[in-house]
Amino acid sequence: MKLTYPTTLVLQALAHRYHYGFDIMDATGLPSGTVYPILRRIDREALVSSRWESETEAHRAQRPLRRYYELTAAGERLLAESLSRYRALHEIVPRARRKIRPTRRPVTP
Amino acid sequence: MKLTYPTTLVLQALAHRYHYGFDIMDATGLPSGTVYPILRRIDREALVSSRWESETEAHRAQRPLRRYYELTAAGERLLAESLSRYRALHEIVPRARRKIRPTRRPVTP
DNA sequence: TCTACATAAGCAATATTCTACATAGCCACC
DNA sequence: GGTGGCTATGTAGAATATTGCTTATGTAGA
Repeated sequence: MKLTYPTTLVLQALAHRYHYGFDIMDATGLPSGTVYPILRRIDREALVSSRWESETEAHRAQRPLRRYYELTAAGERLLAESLSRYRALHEIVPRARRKIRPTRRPVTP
Repeated sequence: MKLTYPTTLVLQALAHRYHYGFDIMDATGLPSGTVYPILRRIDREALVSSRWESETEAHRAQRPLRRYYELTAAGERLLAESLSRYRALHEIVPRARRKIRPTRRPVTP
C-alpha cells in the first residue's frame, strides 16, 4: 500500500505532535480541503485513531469543538516506509552527457 | 501556480537529462499511466517543448520512435520553486510537549 | 446592529494521479 | 508464421487531491 505525498505530510505532522485539523494545516501549509479528506481516509483505514474533545473543554477555551487524531502502530510503520520513498526527488542522478568535452586539466600545484 | 509531487519529480528527471517517457519512468519509478498524462499536460502548459525523433534514427537503433522533451525556461523556474516546497516533509518541527503546570495566578501588583 | 476576523470542520466540483490494460515496432527463436 | 521478450507510447475508469465555498461559534470594532 502506497501513500501519496500530501498523505505522508499529514502523517508526518501527526508524528510531530500536531493532533487536530487546523494545527496540521498550519504545520504542513496544506489547505483545509486537502487535510480533512485525508484525515477521513486515514481514519477509515486505521492509520490513525480519532476522538472529539469534550464540549466542556471547548467551551472553556471559547472555540468550536476540535477532533483529535493520533497515529496507530500501522500508521507509524507506513509513514516510515513512505518517508524513504519520497527522498526520490533529491536522489535522481544526472544522466551522463553523451559526448565528453575535452576538459582542460587544471595545473595542480 | 503549484506543481504536485509526481509532476515535480518528472520535471526533476528532465532537468537531469532524462528526455523521453520510458527513461523518465526508469529514473522516477513512476508508472506509464502517470508519466504520459503528466508529459501531455506540462507540454500543453509550455513547461517543456517536445519533438518526435526521426524515423531514420529509430530505425538505425532498431526500436520504436521516441518522443523527446526538454525543459523550457518557465519549466526550470517552476521546478526550482517546487523543489523548495517539497522539503517540508523533513522540516516539520516537533511541537513542544504540553507541560501541565498548576495554573497559579501571578501576583499582580 | 453590521462587518470583519479568528478558530474549527467539512462539502461540492473539478483536476490530477493510479491501476490495469492496450497497441505497436523490432528482434530472436523454434 | 507464431510466440515471447524487449522497447516505447498511450487510454479508461477508479481513487485522490485541490480549489473554493459553507457552517458554526465567539470576539472586537464602527
